Amino acid sequence: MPELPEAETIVRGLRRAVVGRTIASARVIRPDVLRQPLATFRRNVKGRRITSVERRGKNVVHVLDDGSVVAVNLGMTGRLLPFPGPPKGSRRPRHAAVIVRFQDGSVLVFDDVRRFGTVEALPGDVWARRSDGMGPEPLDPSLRSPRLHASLATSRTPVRSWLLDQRRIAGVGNIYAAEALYLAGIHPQRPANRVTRAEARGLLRSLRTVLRAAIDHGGTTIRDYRDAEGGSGAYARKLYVYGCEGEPCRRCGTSIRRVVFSNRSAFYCPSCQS
DNA sequence: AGTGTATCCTGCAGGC
DNA sequence: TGCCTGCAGGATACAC
Repeated sequence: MPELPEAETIVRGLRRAVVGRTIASARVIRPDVLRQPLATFRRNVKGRRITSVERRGKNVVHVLDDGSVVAVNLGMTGRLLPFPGPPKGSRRPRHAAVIVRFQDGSVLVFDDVRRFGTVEALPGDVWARRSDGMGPEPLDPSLRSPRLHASLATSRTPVRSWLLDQRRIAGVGNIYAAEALYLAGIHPQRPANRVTRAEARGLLRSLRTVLRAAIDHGGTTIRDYRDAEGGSGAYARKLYVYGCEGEPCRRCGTSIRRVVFSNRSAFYCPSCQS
């Protein structure tokens, strides 16, 4: 999916398009993306005005005028595409799952080829509890490395798996986990509790460097990701290890390796990362 | 309790 | 051309 930088890019693009608009109706073409009954979703959104769009981890959160939210998790292939009017012909998204029509005639489409994404309309307090169950935001300055180190110390799971667990830290996915671990010199299969205090500091710094740079470039497009304007992210060219199996490490020239665990590929430099 | 695996779904690239 | 396999940015139910 869209990881944190892609979700952030989407949120920034969406704000211009949807904040201040009032929802006239919602058409649900693929009810399986809803994590709640269809009737509940429609009742919760109808007639509500969007007051802001925020990001929490990889989630895009539309805040409505009654304090409730529409939370969208983009899964692997989800997109949020605004249109000035009903999209016609070749502009029509091919895998529209939910179509929201606003009172001014503009439209927001949640499009998702694989339908791993989810959409739900929730009372504010329910969302707040959900958010409380997620780990800290890596870019939040109030997160300091001693806290990260203490949290890593509670688990023997491979540090790449640890980073992907949204309950431990929010917004990190497979690409940026690979990139940050490379910059920090930590092997993706190292048990989390064997990351030293100094390495935890480096890892947090690396995460922030990578995530900020990716946001600056509008995210990473491998194949599916598109921003709210339908554009692709330019960060793909900057990747050090993700998807780079067999290519020379930029630091030492050693061939980048791929290893599969937890059903996901991990990419690393065998000499720079231990 | 904590961890790894299988699964949801579709599309695409590469091998033969 | 076409069929087959493997792979994909995520999250979670389940078995150990």
